Amino acid sequence: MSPRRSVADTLETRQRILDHSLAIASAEGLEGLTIGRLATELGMSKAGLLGHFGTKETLQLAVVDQAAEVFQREVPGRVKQAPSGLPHLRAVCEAWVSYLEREVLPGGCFFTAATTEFDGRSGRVRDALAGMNALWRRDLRIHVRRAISFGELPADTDVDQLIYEVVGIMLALNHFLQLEHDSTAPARARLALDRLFTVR
Amino acid sequence: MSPRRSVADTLETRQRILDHSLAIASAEGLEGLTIGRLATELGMSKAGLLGHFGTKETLQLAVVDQAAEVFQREVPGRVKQAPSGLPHLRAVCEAWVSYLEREVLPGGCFFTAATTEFDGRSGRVRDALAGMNALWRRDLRIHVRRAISFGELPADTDVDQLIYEVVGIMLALNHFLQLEHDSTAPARARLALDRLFTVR
DNA sequence: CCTACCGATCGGTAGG
DNA sequence: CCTACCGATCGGTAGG
Repeated sequence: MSPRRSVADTLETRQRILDHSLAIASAEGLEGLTIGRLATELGMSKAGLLGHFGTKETLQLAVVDQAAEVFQREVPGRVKQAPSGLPHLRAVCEAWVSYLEREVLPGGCFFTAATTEFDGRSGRVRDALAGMNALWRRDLRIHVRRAISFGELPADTDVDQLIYEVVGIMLALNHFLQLEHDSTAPARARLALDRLFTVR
Repeated sequence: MSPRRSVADTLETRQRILDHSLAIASAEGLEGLTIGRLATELGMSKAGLLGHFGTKETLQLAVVDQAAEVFQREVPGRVKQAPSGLPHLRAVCEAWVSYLEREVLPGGCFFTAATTEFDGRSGRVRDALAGMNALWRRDLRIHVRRAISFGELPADTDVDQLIYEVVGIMLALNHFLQLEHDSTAPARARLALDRLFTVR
């Protein structure tokens, strides 16, 4: 009956909704996430569920944030101890490959799926997704620039070109894992990254 | 009143439906393609429209075929005259980049969008999409093998690795064009392909 | 190809 | 958090 318990319960319910939403959205898309289905699978009413978010769009935005938190924890969060420069860049990419290889989320990378789903639309969800993508590219760019300034990558390295190619390798990894269930894909991703970081 | 005219009209109507379906599906996904919306935009009834296909799944399968025809015409169909081996491989990839650059379909590559949308599901649509992807990779593989046998690529070239990287470059091109409207992306794709086909 | 209709489900609200 | 409900839309069918 204490207010503290109620608040904790509310937050816990909200988290339960978000966790399940993220699982559904990763596998079937952010639009395939319907209030009715979500409520049934969580054993609650649509009204009770919507009370936490107001509208479906607000729920979708919260799911985007939740996905970002998971990615942050599983990829950059795992390599904080890696030495600055090229080792850190390599470690981040390896954590990214491992994240996709371990299939942390059903249906692979939530952001790949959601970005492809929303890139032709407009609105707050699309903008939030574009923002997250920009944020991680910015992170990558920082590591690349440090590697250059440490002399670990050539001084004339085209930073954005390198990032373009890293993104391609990750998109291909997701593609071959999800569509082809190709278990050799992680090794191909690692080989391609290695070529990118050493041959240059 | 002649039966010939009726058959021609029927086929023309069917083609009109498919063309518009492909445009919608490219921009908003194969599931976002709804019978009601399609009928309204084409100025016909849902029943009249469904009469051509029977079910939505059959329509979706026909749209996949239509997309394959467009791709076939716009990419491999444009480079039939290119000399066998590495020149042909390069020409196919250039036609592919150009196809995405010219935005032949609204919303970019239909197959990238549809594949990402359906890769977590099961059924005939998913299977058809996987089949098309496999078919084009097979085509690419043939050109790579020829280039190797002609001595235009190193004898120890890892064919599937090369194709993995080409797919990544194309997926990244679609990503940067659609999400970021990044007009430098085609040049990045060409540079990456060039490195792939010469440095090795 | 049409009108007229079906049950199911959508996102969301009123009121408690 | 619930029940009970709203109008709109979904894929699809009957009958012509």
